[in-house]
Amino acid sequence: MKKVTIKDVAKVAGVSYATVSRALSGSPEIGEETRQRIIKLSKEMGYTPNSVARSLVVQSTNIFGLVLGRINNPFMSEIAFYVEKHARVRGYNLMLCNSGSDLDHEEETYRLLVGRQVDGIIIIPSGVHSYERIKPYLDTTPTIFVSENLRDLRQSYVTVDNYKGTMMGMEYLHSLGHKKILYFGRRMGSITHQLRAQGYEEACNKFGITPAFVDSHYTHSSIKKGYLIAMELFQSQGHLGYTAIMASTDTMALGIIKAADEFGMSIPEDFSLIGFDNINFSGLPKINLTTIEQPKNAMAAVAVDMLINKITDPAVGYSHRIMEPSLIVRSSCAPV
Amino acid sequence: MKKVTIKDVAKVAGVSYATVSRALSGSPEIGEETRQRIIKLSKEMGYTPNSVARSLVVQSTNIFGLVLGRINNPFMSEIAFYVEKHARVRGYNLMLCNSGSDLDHEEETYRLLVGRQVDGIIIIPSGVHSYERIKPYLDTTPTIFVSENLRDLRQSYVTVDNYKGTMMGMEYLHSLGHKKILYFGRRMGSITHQLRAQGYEEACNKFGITPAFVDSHYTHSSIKKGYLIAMELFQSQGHLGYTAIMASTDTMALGIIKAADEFGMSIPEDFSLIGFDNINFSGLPKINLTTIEQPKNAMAAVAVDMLINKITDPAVGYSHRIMEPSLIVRSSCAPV
DNA sequence: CTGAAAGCGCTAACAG
DNA sequence: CTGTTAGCGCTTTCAG
Repeated sequence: MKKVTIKDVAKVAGVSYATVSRALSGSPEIGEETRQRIIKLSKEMGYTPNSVARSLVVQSTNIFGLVLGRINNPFMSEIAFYVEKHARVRGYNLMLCNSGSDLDHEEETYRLLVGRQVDGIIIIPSGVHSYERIKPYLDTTPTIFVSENLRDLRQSYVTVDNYKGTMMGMEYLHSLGHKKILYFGRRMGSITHQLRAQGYEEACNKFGITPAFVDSHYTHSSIKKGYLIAMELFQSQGHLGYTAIMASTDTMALGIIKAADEFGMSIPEDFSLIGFDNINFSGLPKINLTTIEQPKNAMAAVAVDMLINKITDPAVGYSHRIMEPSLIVRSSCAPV
Repeated sequence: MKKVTIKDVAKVAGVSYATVSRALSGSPEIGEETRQRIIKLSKEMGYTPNSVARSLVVQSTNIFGLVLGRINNPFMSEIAFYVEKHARVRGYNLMLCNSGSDLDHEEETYRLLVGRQVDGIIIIPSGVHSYERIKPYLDTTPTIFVSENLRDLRQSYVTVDNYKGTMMGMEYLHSLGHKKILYFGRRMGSITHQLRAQGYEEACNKFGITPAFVDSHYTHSSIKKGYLIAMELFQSQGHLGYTAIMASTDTMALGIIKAADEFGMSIPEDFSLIGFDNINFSGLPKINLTTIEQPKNAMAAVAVDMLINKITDPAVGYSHRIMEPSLIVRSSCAPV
């Protein structure tokens, strides 16, 4: 597994290895003929630049760290896909780390990434407390938070208007005549999730609806968690005292659908359901989940942009970008 | 963004920086008191080891490259999740690259990774031709192929027994009395897919069924592609002349479900459907896709194992590991 | 047990 | 236009 280095090609080219470096890096201070000769030669010799050596001297790796809960969560994997896409065209590669939505794990992972000298980090934090844990390293590596709303924290983040999102959902439900609406899967450890709950609550006030919550004590969403919580809910009541459910995420909603199915309840006949995120699978037939869309591609683009700005100009300050959600009407909601 | 180096802590500790290195790396040849003092100090000073510098001297990065089609494809994101998990406990981080199932892109990506000096690469190749493209770099970086069956190629790979998989599906369909079964989404550029088609064909011979194929000219599977092809199929015929469809992947099957839905056909009433992969969403209620499971976690574990073996002992040779598929019976199939 | 020094592969002044 | 040289931050002989 011996690799050919710049010195090797310098030797056979009969030039100093600085010359080879110049030829390959496209430096202007070199003769065209020598350049061509060296480029050709290095190709023949199978030379591949060693970017770790390069990184050491230029003090930049052109790598972004991406830390998120779990890459197999559809929301996260879509964000990851777009982040990779945008990062790549800007010349950056991605180091992927799953935090498992666990604070210790997340912190360790983060530290690892700064040790690896990544030029910047994009993180979908597991919750509010992520910030406190990561704080010590924050001035060592430019970081952009995605999805979690950090309120007025002096850190750059991009998120969707979660409050408005659930508000939109509620308006839609209200327009359909619903008066008994349950918020499903409220999570305390995340401001994003609190905002979703608040949007719901505010809408309740506005429409004279009594707010009702089913909380999730898990640190992340998944079909399974949603299913578990929904089963408990359905079992405890015997019947559902609501005409509609607003779920905190699409995956949770998928879990609800599964539980409802087992209980022989149909959607939207027995109750209307609305999700949040608009993951790919929500658009499946039979599922057809009405939901609030987060502009994932745009969010990823913004995050990459912000990060690169921060890297090129560390004095750029911070910015908060709250993107516009939109209602995707499918067929999981019906008039009462 | 100034980072504290080993020299900085050496200076304030009043020792040579070699000593600091020893203290931190857990070398035995150092006094316990000095070690503790230095560890404490380096913590206080907020020292983080620079792993790119370390990599340069130890000639190893502890990074694996992971190249796959698209991380937002559920099959791939699950593999990625497990690969990350297993790699991490072994001390490796992951560099994630989407190839977009495009050969040029894939090759470029691959070269990039070897330039980054990753210790090894795990690749879900976009097809048979991936090998030829990657070949030149193969003896430079240990590589494991995942999912694609490379037959008797002298390269390590782990895949599922695709032939047996579709065979199992066919046996099941046959036991249900089906005699007119269509294979949907055959792809020529991939041996894995050819094997699936062969398993189907062989089963047809065995059961006296006339094989029929609908080919996919796309380089990858997705709900959308499946939907497009299915729409074309349904439209052209007016009616489906088969009692069952065997889809090449679950995402393709999902596309079929969508198209069927639009055409007012129900599954399994109008035709039975069986997928391949067993992605998460196939288990959703309403979807309930009967499918062939690939043991994704185990495959990832094996891939990581193989790779580490190859890294620690380059003379280890190569190995082919063909995992056992299993039939997951849900409710998309019914007796004729 | 600890320090000095070489060097990993490359870039970037600085000379010429 | 090209060569020489000094590091980037760290590990690892080799002395002491």
